[in-house]
Amino acid sequence: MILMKDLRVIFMGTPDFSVPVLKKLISNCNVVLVVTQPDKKVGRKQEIKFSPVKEVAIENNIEVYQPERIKEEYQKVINTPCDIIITCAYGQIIPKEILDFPRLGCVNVHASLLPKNRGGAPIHWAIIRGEKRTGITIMYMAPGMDDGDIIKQSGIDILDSDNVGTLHDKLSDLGAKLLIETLPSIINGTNERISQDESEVTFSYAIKREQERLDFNLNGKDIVNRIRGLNPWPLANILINGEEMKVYEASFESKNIKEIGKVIDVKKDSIGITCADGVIYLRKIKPFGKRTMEVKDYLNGVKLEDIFNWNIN
RNA sequence: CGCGGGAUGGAGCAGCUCGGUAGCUCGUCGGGCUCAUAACCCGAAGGUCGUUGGUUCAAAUCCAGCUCCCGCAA
Repeated sequence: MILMKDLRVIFMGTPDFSVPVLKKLISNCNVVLVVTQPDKKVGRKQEIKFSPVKEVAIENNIEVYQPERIKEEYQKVINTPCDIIITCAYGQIIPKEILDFPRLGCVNVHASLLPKNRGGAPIHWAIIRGEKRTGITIMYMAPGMDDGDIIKQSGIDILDSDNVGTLHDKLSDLGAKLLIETLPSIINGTNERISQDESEVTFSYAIKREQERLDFNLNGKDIVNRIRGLNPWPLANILINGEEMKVYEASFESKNIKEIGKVIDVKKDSIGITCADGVIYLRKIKPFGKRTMEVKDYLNGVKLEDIFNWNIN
């Protein structure tokens, strides 16, 4: 058995969520290689942007590998001696050749209590679906989508005040902490290994563009959850007179309503739109071509009658 | 050169087409009313109109360049 600090780790991850996990690994183990998604051209100027994980790797002088398709370009990985591969939100399906490579296996940090919310957007969907609890799963990787055996789990409550941003940060830190706590048992082989209950499986695939448009035919509670579950990224939106408006925050009041998807109430700091079982009050928005602003501020610059004449979606 | 929106007191906007005293809704400060107020009334402060240059008697407004912010597409 080897000490944790001597453990040779290949880390595979990409976004901000993976960063705390990588940082913990760097300070506790010997990270020999970081695999992350290729640099992307981003924005209006086609600027090259490194993944957050790559930034951290560079700061720590760790070699970075960025294959376009890991499914075919896995040779580099299996030619790098290591004891274990840790993955966390890497962004590509990892081929069997890699899964079979490390002595201690491939271990994934997933942002849900599996078998719930398998897939790429578990935090978003946990909130959108109004789930009350979620967490982190440390698991062995298998060829399927997040269907490997569970090593360790840790749950947290989803608060009404949570959105994707706050929950993301909590889970990201929890994931890093739980992984480091679990690692010793994986090294010495005393960890648990529990197969997933297939009857309990739910999926949380990446958010599609059309799923960002708010549907006022839904119940108010679901609409508010949808807004929370898309904030701060990629953000819910509605179409106002043909122009897209992002919605950051809204609240709901149960009421009897006649017609759905109409502005029926404008208060000092909110705009009320009817939905299936009441009124959704928009509180923080980003009008087309403008900055993000409180509805209170938005109302200072528009005519009331124009709001009531909104043609929505 | 991918497409488009924007920059005007602390905030959100109008004014620009047809150059000629800087406007609206708020906020702030002071005063008043009120049992009280986030409500109402009166008053005040606060802007070289993103930047550089050009046209003009005169530019927020017209012309050219530049900077920054934002959405889409990637």
